[in-house]
Amino acid sequence: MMKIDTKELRIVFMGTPEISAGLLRTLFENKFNVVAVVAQPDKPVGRKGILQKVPTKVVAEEFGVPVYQPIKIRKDYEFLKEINPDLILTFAYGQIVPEGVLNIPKYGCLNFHGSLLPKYRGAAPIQFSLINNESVTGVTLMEMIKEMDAGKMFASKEVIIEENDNATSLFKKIEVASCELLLDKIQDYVDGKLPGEEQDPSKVTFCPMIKPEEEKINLDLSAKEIWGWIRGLSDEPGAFLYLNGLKIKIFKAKLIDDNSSGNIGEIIKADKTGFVFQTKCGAISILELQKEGKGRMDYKSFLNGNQGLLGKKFE
RNA sequence: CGCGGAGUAGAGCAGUGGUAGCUCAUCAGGCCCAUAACCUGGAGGUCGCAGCGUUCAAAUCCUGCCUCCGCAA
Repeated sequence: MMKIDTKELRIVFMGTPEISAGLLRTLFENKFNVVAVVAQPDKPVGRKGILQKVPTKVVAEEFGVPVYQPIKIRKDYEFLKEINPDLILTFAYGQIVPEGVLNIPKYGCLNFHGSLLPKYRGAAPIQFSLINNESVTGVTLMEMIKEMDAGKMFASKEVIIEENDNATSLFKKIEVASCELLLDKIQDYVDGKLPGEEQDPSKVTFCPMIKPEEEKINLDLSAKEIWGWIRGLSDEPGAFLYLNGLKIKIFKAKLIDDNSSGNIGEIIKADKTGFVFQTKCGAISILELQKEGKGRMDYKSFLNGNQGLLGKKFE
């Protein structure tokens, strides 16, 4: 079998958000022959609803590669046949890729998934690894098949989750890991050196998309579980509680993992040594937060401008 | 014209017509075995920008603009 250099292959990249744009940039900078980029349509962003280019589009334009943004790839993928790619790479594209696309490229379709499969199949693996207080996660290079995130695994790379990681920092780590995984393994894949491993069905877990109502912290959970949610939703979109009827987003917190219990949600400390509220089991020390209409600030600043909170309750 | 909140000292806030204040941080000094404690003193603001708007008098009222934030999409 003749050896093929991956850099000669016609590659189509499918992906949308920031993390995906990082991988795309790595492809360009390492002289891969990316012939087209497929991304979600541009969406109105922010209060003013200004249409903003998706991150992968920005990178693609920087390198002069055409961008396709079908509203429904399920029905609209004829253009891919004309492009005639040898290989399709996807990372957080945002739509289910139809079978018709999977059969187009000679070397198949590979997906980067932000977890160590078979754990955390689905939409928000990075957030959920934090929400569930995992200590290790990673990125998996896998074959795309009809069923979502269910294909053979060719390679993966571990990422250690540290105590002070949140979604933003973990996304960054996964992005770096996925770039390394790409450079380390893609040639082996093309050479047929990676046999691929089927996912063990008994170990499969799923993570759904995070719904807006889940951004409200559930006070029935333990301090540790709440801490997971705070980290998993920080910095965007932010987990929140209500205090005096106002929404308070909590961006950064510390876990006080003792067995204390008391009135759930009650503020048990509010001075310069800490801003702590009680949960069902254990307590949470808030470090950075934001009140409706105000900017994000550290707890000392917040308490400075909001006094007499001791004994009040989060809801 | 989607709805709403906010811009005052480095930070967080109060002040709705009459001398710009409070808390924290900071600086100097003091006390103490010691301190994230306490006491004394100091520095630091053309009150988001503009209208040379209204007024004897504007942070405060009026008009326009800019920026930030919550919601909705």
